[in-house]
Amino acid sequence: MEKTIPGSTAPSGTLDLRVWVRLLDCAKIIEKRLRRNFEDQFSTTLPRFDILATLDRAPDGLRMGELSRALLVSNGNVTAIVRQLQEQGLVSSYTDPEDARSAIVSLTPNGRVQFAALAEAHHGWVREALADFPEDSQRQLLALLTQLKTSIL
Amino acid sequence: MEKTIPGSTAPSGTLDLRVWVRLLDCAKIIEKRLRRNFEDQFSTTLPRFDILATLDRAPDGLRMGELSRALLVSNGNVTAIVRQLQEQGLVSSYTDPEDARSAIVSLTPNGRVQFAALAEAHHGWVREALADFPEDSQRQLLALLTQLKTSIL
DNA sequence: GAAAGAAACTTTATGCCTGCAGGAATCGAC
DNA sequence: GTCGATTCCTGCAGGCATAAAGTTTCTTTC
Repeated sequence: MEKTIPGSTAPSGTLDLRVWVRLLDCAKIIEKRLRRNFEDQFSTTLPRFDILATLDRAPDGLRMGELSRALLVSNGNVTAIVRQLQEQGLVSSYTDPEDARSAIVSLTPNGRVQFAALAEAHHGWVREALADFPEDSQRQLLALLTQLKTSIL
Repeated sequence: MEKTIPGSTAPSGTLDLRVWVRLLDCAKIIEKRLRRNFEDQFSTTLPRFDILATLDRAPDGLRMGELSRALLVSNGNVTAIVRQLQEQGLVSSYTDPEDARSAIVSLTPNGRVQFAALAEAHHGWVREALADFPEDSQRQLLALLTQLKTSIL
């Protein structure tokens, strides 16, 4: 399986494997940094922020299923995190009047205020992480990642 | 603030945030697929595979600390996973003769055999995931990700 | 309108991951 | 030597993730 072409400069591995490993490495490095910042500076976590961010874009609230699909996580997972945010008074939920199976979750006014601070800090950390990565490269990378995302559907 | 809901076409957001969100999305999608394949077809997990893969590249074995640094995970985490692999007879460990604080972990012959099968399947899954993403784009993406990784170090 | 089926959500079991506390071994400065 | 600091690893609590099973609530079919 590992044919290494004698004259090639290939460091190791096939192209697709190397792409995947690098992709995962970059994501992990940045994610780890963000997680630590959230913990150190706000005593919260990235998953909680993700939920707040998703709700912030939905003025009328979202059902649990919409949340879990948007965040690419399982249903049961959202249940637990939303409950914590509820206990902190950042989100509220009520039964969907049109379908009693669903609960509709939305940010509380206080949650919206708290989230604004988190979002600003978050953006700063991301900007900082990518500060040494040229804007032009960012544009190319974004285009390629967008292409990749649709190709892996 | 602005992340893009996976399903939506929302263009909003600053460049750096959009790069980060797409990067994370792609990584999560592929990672989730790999995890499920490992579970379904081999009853194992991606972290265990990662450790085996790292050890496979180190004929003389590695210390726990080297493993955790290579994998970007914490020390205590490696301890637990290595113990499981040990119970399955895939890896063995012995005290470093030159430094009794360290344990040196290496693949057993059986571990090497098992890993070969896992690696082949893993490569197949990655190839399949990237099948619709053109080779030329892969090359560009790899170059950009390599540049990104060094810029965020 | 009642039973069968599907859908939305929660619960449970299991596993990874981090940070931190703690024990054992090593290293360094006397 | 020996005391103190550092290094390497393990143990543990807490949080996030999944899959699978269980509840409640529609929806469909007759």
